[in-house]
Amino acid sequence: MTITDVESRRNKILEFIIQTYVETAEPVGSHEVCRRFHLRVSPATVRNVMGALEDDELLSHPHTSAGRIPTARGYRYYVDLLMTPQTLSDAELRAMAAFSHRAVEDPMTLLQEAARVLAVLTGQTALVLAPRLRQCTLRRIDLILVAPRRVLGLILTRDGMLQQAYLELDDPVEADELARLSRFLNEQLSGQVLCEIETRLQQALMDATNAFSYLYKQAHELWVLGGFVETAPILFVEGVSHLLIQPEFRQADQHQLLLEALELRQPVAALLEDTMIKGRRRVVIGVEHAWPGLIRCSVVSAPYRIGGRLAGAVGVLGPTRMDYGRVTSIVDQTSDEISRAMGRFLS
Amino acid sequence: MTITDVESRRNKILEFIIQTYVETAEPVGSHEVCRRFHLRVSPATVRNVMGALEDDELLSHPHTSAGRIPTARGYRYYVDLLMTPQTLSDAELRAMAAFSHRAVEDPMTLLQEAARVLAVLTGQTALVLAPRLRQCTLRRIDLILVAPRRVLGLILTRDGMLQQAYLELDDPVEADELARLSRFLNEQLSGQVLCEIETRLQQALMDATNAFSYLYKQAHELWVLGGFVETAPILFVEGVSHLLIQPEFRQADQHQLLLEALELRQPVAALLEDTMIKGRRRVVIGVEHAWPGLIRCSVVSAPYRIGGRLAGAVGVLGPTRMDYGRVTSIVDQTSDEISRAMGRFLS
DNA sequence: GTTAGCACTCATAGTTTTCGAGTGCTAATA
DNA sequence: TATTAGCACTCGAAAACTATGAGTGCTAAC
Repeated sequence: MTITDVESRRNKILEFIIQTYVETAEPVGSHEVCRRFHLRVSPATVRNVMGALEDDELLSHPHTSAGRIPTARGYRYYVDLLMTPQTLSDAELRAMAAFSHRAVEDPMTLLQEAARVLAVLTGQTALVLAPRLRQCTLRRIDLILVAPRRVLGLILTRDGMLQQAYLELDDPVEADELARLSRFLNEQLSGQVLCEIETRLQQALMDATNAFSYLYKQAHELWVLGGFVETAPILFVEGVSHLLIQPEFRQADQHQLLLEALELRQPVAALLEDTMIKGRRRVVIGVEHAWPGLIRCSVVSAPYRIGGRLAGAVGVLGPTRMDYGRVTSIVDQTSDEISRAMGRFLS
Repeated sequence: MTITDVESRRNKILEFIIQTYVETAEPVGSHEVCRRFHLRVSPATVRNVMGALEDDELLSHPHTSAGRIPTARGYRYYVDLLMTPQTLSDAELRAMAAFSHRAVEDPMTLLQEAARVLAVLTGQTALVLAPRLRQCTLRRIDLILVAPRRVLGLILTRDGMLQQAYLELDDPVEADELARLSRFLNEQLSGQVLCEIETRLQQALMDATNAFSYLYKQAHELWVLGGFVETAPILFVEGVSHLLIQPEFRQADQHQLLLEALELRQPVAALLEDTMIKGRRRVVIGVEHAWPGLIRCSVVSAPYRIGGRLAGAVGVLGPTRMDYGRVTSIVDQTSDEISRAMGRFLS
């Protein structure tokens, strides 16, 4: 038997153990491999292979008299080298396409709906990170006089994000002065990326001739007051109940840290933002997580685009014992679907 | 000993049992009542009283050799007749006042922040129902031409709620035609309650002279297309992790139904909306809930007002074994704080 | 290189035992 | 009549113990 044959059998056995464990959540023994997997070898041979896989830290032993379970390293190997994304059924594809038709009204509802569908289809917890406002391009800004010294600022971005902020002014302002300022802001700022606007205004203020410097000063003050750039990330989380009934989360003490990570939002949002920046689908497995509450979990995440720009990310959070092949396909598909659907709000 | 004395001792003992059980989550025995509660009677006497309370179904027996625990009826009696709302410490009051100062930018962030503070202060799950859009009064409507046949409709209400909808038109529309329509809509509709607008437009369309009927027709079509009235309730939920570490939710199978109720949102939103309509704080205990997933829980909820109008509600969800005195005070206080803070966005 | 055979391990489930907190009842007491 | 001490009784929880058997690693034979 050649080296490649041995290698190939080793991989097949690893793959089968992972698939069986994903299905049953029970350690997999050598007998079971032989019984359900029609490889023409005996349990003893399988045991030898398993021993080798354990030496390579791809499998582990809960205790002497139990079968094997995959290690994080084992899942990593499987995801990177063995797994084939599962082809999705027509019904599933249709379910995914449907959310974008249902929720036509606005981008946020669409993203939330996407998260719902993703949670149902995977049976896991779905995550969707909305586009960060600060990276969006300004389309239009409205200033509405609410009271003599109170202004409502409305920001609309090219990709349809909407943000409001109430501004408390030191001095009263006239309606037409505000209208002038509003026109000025729109002329100067529309088409610019939100997080660059402050420095641009500051720069412009310094460069400006006297005639304009007052307007720039006002504009800069208003902009800073609005704090449009410091908004917290918006993260939709759906299907947490699915996660907690998994056998690995039976003990309630496991829940605490995990739910905290989801409630704080920051840990998960940071993960998805990383995926967005990397610009490609990725799988983070167990101990690879930066946040301690997530070490028993894996996250499959992929970025989505709006008009070609990397805008946000979508993900699935589940136990490390997860059907990566299936989840990967669904996440990819959802990401495409969101990219397509969000284009509708673009202008 | 007069009847009132007996009655009063009975109430005191019930009150003490409930308070102790809330604290320890363990059935309370007659000895413990005597030891920690300096009533000058013997355990035997307390046992007699406990027997009577059990006959009245205010207490129950998990098994023969255990102490007593309150029934839902017992909690109800306690909440209605015995409980005194707890006075809050200065630090707590300050924490509550703080959220409204921190989150000045917009109403939604404020409500979410309120939920966070409420979750931390009570150590339970906090709920905040945002004002239902359909009951808000229109302040301003903007129509923005995004593409020849696509319009972005922006709705701003008197109490600062913002809603967007992308409208797909059958025929292309000119920018100035849209501007005219927008002016018309603002003139006709601002100051009206959103859910009444459709019928008003329909009525106006029928009454209108020919000169106006075209505008009304367009307005009506646009309004229906936007679907501003059919938006789902917005519910902020914070602190779910607190709930699941309670001893009564140790078994993971209890979680499932409960989390589902929170994820569906509708069951909880309906509860809070009821509270809003009733217009006063109320406590719903265990089996009194309409939704089966909530029968092991209680909800203390209170409405809040914006400019005097009942607008939404705030609540705390916890196990029936909950410190009602404390939670009640905090919910009342939060409701006041929200009422005050939301006024800031009013115009 | 593969496999049958076998002794060994050890978590799980089931059983039994013990323990003690708490009760309800009865009879004595104030 | 209300209260209380005394006491037998109950029954869940925890501990101790005992199979059971799935699964292993090793060795020797094929």
